[in-house]
Amino acid sequence: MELTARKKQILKVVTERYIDAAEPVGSKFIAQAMGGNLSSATIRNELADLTELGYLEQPHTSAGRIPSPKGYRLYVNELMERRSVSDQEAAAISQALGGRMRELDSVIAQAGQLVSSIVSYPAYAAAVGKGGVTIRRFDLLPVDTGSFIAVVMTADSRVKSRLLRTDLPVEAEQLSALANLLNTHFTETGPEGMGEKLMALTGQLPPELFMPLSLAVEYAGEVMDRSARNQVFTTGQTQLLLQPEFQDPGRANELMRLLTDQKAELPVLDENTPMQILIGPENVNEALKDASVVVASYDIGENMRGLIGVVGPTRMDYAAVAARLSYFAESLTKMFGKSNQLPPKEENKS
Amino acid sequence: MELTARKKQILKVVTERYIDAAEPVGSKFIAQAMGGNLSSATIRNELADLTELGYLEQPHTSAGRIPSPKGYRLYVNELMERRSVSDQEAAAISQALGGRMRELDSVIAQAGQLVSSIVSYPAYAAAVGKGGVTIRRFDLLPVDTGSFIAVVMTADSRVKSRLLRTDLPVEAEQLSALANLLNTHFTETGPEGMGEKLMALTGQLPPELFMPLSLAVEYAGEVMDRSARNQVFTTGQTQLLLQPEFQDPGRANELMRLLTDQKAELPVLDENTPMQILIGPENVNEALKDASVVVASYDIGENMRGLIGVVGPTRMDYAAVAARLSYFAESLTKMFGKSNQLPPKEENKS
DNA sequence: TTTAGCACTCTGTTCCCCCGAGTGCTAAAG
DNA sequence: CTTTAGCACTCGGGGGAACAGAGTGCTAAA
Repeated sequence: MELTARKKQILKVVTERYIDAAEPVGSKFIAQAMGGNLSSATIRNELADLTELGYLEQPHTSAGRIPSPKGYRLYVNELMERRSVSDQEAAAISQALGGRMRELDSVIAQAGQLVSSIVSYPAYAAAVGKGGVTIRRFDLLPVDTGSFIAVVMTADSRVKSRLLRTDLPVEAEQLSALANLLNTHFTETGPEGMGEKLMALTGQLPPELFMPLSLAVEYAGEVMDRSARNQVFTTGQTQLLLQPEFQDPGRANELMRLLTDQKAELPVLDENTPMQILIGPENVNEALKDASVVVASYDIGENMRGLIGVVGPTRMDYAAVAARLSYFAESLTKMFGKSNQLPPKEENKS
Repeated sequence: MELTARKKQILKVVTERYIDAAEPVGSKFIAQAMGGNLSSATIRNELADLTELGYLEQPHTSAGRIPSPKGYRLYVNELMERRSVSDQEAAAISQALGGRMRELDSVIAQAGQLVSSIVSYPAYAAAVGKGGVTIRRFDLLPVDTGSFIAVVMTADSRVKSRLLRTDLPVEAEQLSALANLLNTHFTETGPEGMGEKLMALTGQLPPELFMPLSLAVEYAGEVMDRSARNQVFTTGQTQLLLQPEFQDPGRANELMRLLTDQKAELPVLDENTPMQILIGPENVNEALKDASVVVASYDIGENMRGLIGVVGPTRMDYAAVAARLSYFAESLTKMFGKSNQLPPKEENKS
């Protein structure tokens, strides 16, 4: 059986109507929507074919049709009109991005919030490094005799710091010596390398120096670890509860759990793919089996990518979401490309 | 009409049974629970009185009784047996707190998570300063000619840092001079004071120094601002959806919104109150009018308090939650009291 | 003051019926 | 071969009616 142009046209009507009204679509409506040149009986024949081909489903014998995941897939791949964002939307997005956003983590989190508010579905955002992160530079600042501040800068130019406490007093000069040591031996290497180096130094240093050193190294490890398993921010979870398909608390709960407790399980985009749409069972994660995800990526500097995704019912408005999301991702890429360019890698100065 | 001991006893039975079973309690059950010495008819008379007095409510004419907010209040104030945590629970809490928790913000967030998992309700956590926060110390670390790292330490010993970029190149010596300037003129003052100082310096400094200075000051202002309007962490929101009273998506949604988007609206504890229970309409916030909140505070160093609260249905198990929460708060106070003591205030060294 | 007895009220459930929407099929028309 | 009109059929949802069960309130007696 062939998938004629007319069948596709019908599939398109069904899908869009269903996205809009959230209830099964009948032959009569379709006939009308297609110009009234065909009778509903003809449509019914076509519908039967489309159902047999697996593009449509029937909730029960005598209801209208709704798209199956396969149907949505075809819709998304071929039928959907690639919409572009309206001028107002574009303006709104640009304006929102125009605000001062400096800190990388907060840029990411805010991007998620923005997207969620724009598309009215929950959104998630993360940054993924293209490789493991290393520390580019250490600084140790004396506070008082029992404590000092460790400042580490990662290869991707995030800066993190923490107040560390030692049992034994340490002099300011000793700290700067330690910082030197750290910068010469503990940069540009992963956590394992650091561990080895630290081992090698055990016993070679007096204990009042070894302790702050190991504290600093431990902290560095934590920082690397935290940015390696990419932190995911989610927002707008409540939007889900407003969707008719998630009125059933059981179903809603599962997804809510994913969005709050198991953020790390949310789908990540393959490298080099600008945007991906995952429909229902195409999702690996069990909780997403009857939801859909649209996820896009943007570039942050040279070797990092930002990830931004939207979670909604399979019935979500793919055209609108995809358009907004990709516009958004492009804007972010542009933004990182110029004004907020990350500084080039450079030699360490102690 | 008097509130006899027997009436109170009945109120207690009703409340506890309702907390447990989530359905109206009938006279027969009560008669039995009270030893079987009284007939259900007698109980019914008492119930009628209690209802008239406003301690009980009837969902409909021929259902059992449930406690009114007033009834809960009496229960909490007088009837509830102050439970203490079991040894296992105490051990579990201690163990969880024993883990490495260093960074103040993450201690707070983790405390929230822990409480939520212990009581099976959503929880929130925050730290409130007893006054405005000031900056205790600045450090400026050179990165390359176009950028430097600003590290600020607040009076309450939180350390924050950020990479800042300048248009004009700045030398390392200039940076340390600037740091000196900052440490002498911009510490121990609020954002307004800083603004004035900065104004006063406008024009007195060459532009290549003024820009980094104002960037650092701006950043400091941001840090102060962020810790002033106390950040609230919430966790366990999904637990709500499991409660029978929040099966109605409308009601659930309102609360979810509060817990995710309007965290700042969550009730704060009066100073010097160790713990407070807010029942239903006692809450100011509209969304909490038929929910209850138990909130406790603990000490963090000299002039900060931590806040930790639990949100649940009015039917929540006050005895259990209160016991665990207060044990938890005490443990935290102890923890901050000894091992993790904040360093004393001290002179700035540049 | 307590209790037994009883009529009453209200909810939730089940069953039934019917309506309407929509289908699938057949047979005729184009 | 395609389209269409016609028609019987299916199924879910809505609207009672009937009913069981839980629980009450009241009365009158112990």
